[in-house]
Parts: sequence; C-alpha cells; structure tokens
Amino acid sequence: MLLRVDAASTVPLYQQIHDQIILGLAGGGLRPGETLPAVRQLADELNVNMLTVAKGYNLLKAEGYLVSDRRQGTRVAADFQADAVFQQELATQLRLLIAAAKIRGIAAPELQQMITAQYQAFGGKQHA
Amino acid sequence: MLLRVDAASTVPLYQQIHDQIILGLAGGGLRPGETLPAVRQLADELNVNMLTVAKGYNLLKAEGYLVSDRRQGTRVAADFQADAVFQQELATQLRLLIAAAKIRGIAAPELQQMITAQYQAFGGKQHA
DNA sequence: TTATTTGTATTATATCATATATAACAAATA
DNA sequence: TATTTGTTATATATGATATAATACAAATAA
Repeated sequence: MLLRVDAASTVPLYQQIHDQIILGLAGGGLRPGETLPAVRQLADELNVNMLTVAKGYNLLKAEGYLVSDRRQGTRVAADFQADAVFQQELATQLRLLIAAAKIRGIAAPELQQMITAQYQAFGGKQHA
Repeated sequence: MLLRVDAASTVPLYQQIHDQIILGLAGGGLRPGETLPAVRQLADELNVNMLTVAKGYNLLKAEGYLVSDRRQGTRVAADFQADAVFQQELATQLRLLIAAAKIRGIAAPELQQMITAQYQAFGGKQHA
C-alpha cells in the first residue's frame, strides 16, 4: 500500500499517516494480520521523522486498528468492532458535517447517496 | 442562542465557537440576518479572550456564514450555497468517516439512518 | 460635540502541539 | 555477534493557540 504525505498541509503529518491507513483498511489495500512497514523504513520513504510515523501508528493502536510487538513489528489487528466510544465519536463528527450540509441546502437523500457511492468505491467484501 | 466552551477539550476554543454556531444555524436557533453577540460581550460570557471569539467569527465569515460591518456588528448572512470548495471538503471528510465506520462493521444503511435521524433532530423548515 | 459601541489591528507574551535530531534500550532473529 | 523491531529519553525549533493591553476607524446615541 502506497502512502504519501503533504508537508504543506495544515493536517499534521502523523494524522495524514493515520487517515491514509484507515482509508487503506476500508479499501482493502491493507488486510487483517498484514505487516506494516517498520517505522524507520516508512519514515525514510516519506521523508519524515521516525517518531512522526510512530505517533501515527500509536494512534491507530490506541483505536484498536493495529498491534505491535518486538518480534514481528506492527501488524493490522485481527478484527475491530464498533465500541461505544467509537459510536459516540462517529455521531458527534457526523452531526457537524450534516449541520454544515443542511444549511447549505443539501438534503438528506443527497448525503445518503454520497454514502452509497463511497461504500461502493471502497468495495463490498474486504476486511474483517 | 446559548454557547458553551470547554477549556479542557483538545478542540481549540475558536473552533468550538465556530462549530456551535454551525449547529445553531442548522437547528434554527440562529436565523439569516440575525445579529450575533459582540465579540467583547461573547468573550465575557464565555470567559475567553476577545480575539478568540473574533477568530471564530472570522472563520465563519471566510466560509460565508457570517458578515460584519462596523454599524450593526456581526450578522448571519442572508443565504449561503454549497459551492465547489464546500462540496470537496464535505466529500473528503465524509470519506474518512465512512472508511472508519465500514471497517468497524457499520453498513451503509445504518449510517444512512443516522443521517435521517440527525436531519429530523435539526428540524425540517428553518434557515435559508 | 462628546461618549459609546462596533469590528479590527498592533504588540507582546506564554503555552502547547507538532516535528525533528540524536542516542540508547530490550527483545527477538539471522 | 550483528541486525532489526518497537520503544524511550533528551534536546531543540517552529507554529498554532490563547491571553493581555492598547489603540484605531466608523457609526451611533447622548
């Protein structure tokens, strides 16, 4: 899976790494059990510091997407469910997006169709 | 419309002000043409600095939600459409949310129902 | 006129997040 | 033994965030 970062973006580098791995998991470019690049290797590829990659990995580990040990490096977790914390986060972030869309005249069906399209773009069968 | 901020949150104060005004617009607690509190007054109510409120207002003005002049203070704009910049932002942010939901086993219909519920929670008729 | 209120601008300061650089450590492997 | 893994530690630099204290221009109200 190919990762890229934009140093000029206002989005922190570790957050960009985090987000792209989430997108990779949804799209099937990363699968449960698969090993990710070592922090030093990915840092070298992206021209960022080792600790920046580690910060992105650690965030994903705290969320349950990745696991690490000193034998096999960092791997995708076997499975991850939607716990209460995630449900709450999702609802909060979705509410703000919906509010902005609604006041700009975007109705519910239009937003729902965007969801349908995005789900199909990710593909239907991959991942845990 | 009542605003509150949480100084302990990781979300910047000016961003909290920004987000709550968006939610207020969607819910009808704020209407087109309505005057907002003066920066000094709101700063006093929230116990934050005047410039922090101004930063939140300025962000909303840059997005087209508010307008200011030195006569009548800061008011809600008459109308605001969904331009290309907004559409792009919406799609990007929605994609990340959908990716996270999908890999946690949340299917499209569940997400779409959340949208239906949130739209109804905001109410159907208000605002431009 | 004078005083007040509005958003805005300026200058200074403090703190935290972000990011880097460098080095070292423990655990496992080749 | 040497290498690779994630991890930890220390130090440093920069930008974002937030505050403080003034001041200004424009409009309004007394």
